[in-house]
Amino acid sequence: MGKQANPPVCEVECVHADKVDALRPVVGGLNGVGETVANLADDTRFKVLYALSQSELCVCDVAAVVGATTAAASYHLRLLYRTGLVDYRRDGRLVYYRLSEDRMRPVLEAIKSYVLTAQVP
Amino acid sequence: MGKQANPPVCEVECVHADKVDALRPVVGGLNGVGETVANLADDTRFKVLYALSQSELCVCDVAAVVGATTAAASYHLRLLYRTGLVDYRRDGRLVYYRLSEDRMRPVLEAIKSYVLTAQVP
DNA sequence: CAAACAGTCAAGCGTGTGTTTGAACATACT
DNA sequence: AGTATGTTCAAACACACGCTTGACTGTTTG
Repeated sequence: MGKQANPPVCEVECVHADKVDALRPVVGGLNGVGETVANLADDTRFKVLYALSQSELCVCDVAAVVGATTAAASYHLRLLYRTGLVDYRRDGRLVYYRLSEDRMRPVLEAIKSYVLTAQVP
Repeated sequence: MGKQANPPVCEVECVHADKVDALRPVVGGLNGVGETVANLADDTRFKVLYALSQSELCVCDVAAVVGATTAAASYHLRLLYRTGLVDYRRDGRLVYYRLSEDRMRPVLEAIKSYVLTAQVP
């Protein structure tokens, strides 16, 4: 029960305790944010999701829009479906996917705006 | 000059040519979005960046806020610096980091809002 | 000068990920 | 029934990532 040899982090809170104390609860509420953002952290998958935010599309269309094979498109669509971001319906041979979480739209738009804003020196 | 055996994707455009043609240029403008979003696609790194969007902090503070070792915090800070999202200044023994791209703020806020909005059934 | 401290660097590890390929499944057409 | 088409699945590969560990820089203090 003595003192530990090497506390892994800076003693409890480090240099500016006030700032740290103020930020810790806010930042602590962000648990899981990485997993959420990871759903968008791939060129193909972001494009797929953005396309679906504009229009309902079948797998074949998605593949054509983002420039991927249907297998690759299907892979990403399944991933997005499992995380609840898209939903689908079957119509004959075709499977139509659509964005299922409207809450995601502002995020997609914010990221799109950021990317399209060229940082010309 | 004959027909190719296996066109990798659905013939040119697939089922709904109108939708595909409308979306392709828009989606095409999103090249590189995955790389951009990947900078935020990790719990620790997003928290670091968000914390810095609220306040200038030294590495030690960052580590304390996000609950990581200083080595891990330093690793993420260096990554963010290399992509131009943060900048730093040295003051004695301490190194202070800050958000360098204000354009990123709306993105951070949109993602934070998304994560904090619980989807209670 | 030497010890203490904030931060960084480099190597190594465990792990996860996007794509391809080829086969399987489901539905529609003849 | 049999073939064609749209979609999905599973295995395999190549690659990248986040963290730890321990040594190293640079700055301050005794």
